[in-house]
Amino acid sequence: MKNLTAPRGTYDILPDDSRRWQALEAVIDGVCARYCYGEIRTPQFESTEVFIRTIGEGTDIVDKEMYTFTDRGGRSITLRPELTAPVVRAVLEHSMLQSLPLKLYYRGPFFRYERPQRGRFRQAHQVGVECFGTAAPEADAEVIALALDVVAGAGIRDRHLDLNSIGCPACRSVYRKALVEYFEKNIATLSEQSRVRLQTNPMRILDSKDEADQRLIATAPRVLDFLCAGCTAHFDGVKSSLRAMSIEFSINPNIVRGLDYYTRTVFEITSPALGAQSAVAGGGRYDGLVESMGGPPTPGVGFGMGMDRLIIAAHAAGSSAGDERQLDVAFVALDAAGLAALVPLLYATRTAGFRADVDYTLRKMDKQLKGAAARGAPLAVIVGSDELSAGEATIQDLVTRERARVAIAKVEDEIVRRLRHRESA
RNA sequence: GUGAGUGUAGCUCAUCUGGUUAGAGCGCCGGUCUGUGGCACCGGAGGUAGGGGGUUCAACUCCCCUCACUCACCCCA
Repeated sequence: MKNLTAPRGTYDILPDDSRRWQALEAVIDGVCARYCYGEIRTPQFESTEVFIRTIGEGTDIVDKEMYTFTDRGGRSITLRPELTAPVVRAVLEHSMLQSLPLKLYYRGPFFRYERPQRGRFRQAHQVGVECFGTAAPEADAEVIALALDVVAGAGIRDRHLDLNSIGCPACRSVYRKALVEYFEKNIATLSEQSRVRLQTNPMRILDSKDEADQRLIATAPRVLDFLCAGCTAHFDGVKSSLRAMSIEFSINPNIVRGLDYYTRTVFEITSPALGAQSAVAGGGRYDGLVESMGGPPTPGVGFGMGMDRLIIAAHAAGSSAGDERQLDVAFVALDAAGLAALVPLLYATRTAGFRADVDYTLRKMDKQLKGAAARGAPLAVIVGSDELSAGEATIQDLVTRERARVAIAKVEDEIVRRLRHRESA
């Protein structure tokens, strides 16, 4: 029998790494709490319909990247390939649009059948926020500020914010027509791939990496020149809000979101630490989404951020998040009787809120002390036959190496006293 | 999905153009030190060389298939 391995594009997060994840999760929860976004958790699979209706047929996600299967009841089920659509589904299902604005955040895994590479997995993790019920440009800016706070909190300093507006359906259709006209006139120099895009989704030609395409794009019509008065005012509002918070950004008329439901503001946060998959977060406004899912016309802004990419970029930046000491007190037993005597002390220390452990293998004391020091424990409590016969334990300060004998009954108090003293120091 | 590269111990890597029992450092375990740590020295465990097939007297080394990872494209978080 072959060895079993994690499926392609998935990976295990082992304790050393999960500490980093826990630290990141704490940052996310903290930032979202400060911006007053409430957490929503939705199932990891949904009716396939949820994604087809919102993400749109003709997008890569729907056409070839979804994990879809028929369950035993004959229903078509899909492992969620992104989280915005499920959140909207839940919002409508529970009539959450009664009091607006509605500010939600989520984090968790999503699934796409893609060819894996650095920063791209078949099961990945995303954190995102959605703010429903306001078209105010200040809300767009709030969402962007929140995203940047999470990125900063993760320990990533080297990042860029690219901003654009792709207008509303009205002005975008005028623009799209001009763009198609322009590319058709130059179709001879267009790359093969972009000719296909011209048919399916012409705006995506704008982020083509082909050199010839790039030259063509440089002189192509720009969305920003086609925005209607309302969209222009909104975009100005977003920019001035960002400036009011001293948030630096660059206008990039070529960023286009992949999903159908975006309107007006679109943005991207990138980190050079990620190679080709440089986008850490992407988002924007989607004023037509809720309606497209059968809800009342409701504006919304939000973003999705790749937690896996955040972890990679933070690691590359040398962030030490999650590397804190893992042990407060190491209990050291030298024989079976000592081990038995330590049980109540171990339990009491843990109950008092400290991290405490004992080495059940009863290795030689020097090995146990070495292990304790390696785990960062400042204190050790040692019980062997000497101590036991005297009804005492040895408490050793692993930093100063100072030792003291204490009556077993007083060990707990002594430990707590010393650790509290360290904490306040 | 397309193109290219890589795959030897838990980790990082050696093994020259195919040639005896595949090595090192780190880590792990033990000992020097029947009970005091981050050092030093000594010893040990751990490999069907990703997996399968083929060529050959002989394969870690060459060929094919397969799996996985990496890089780029595509796409996106």
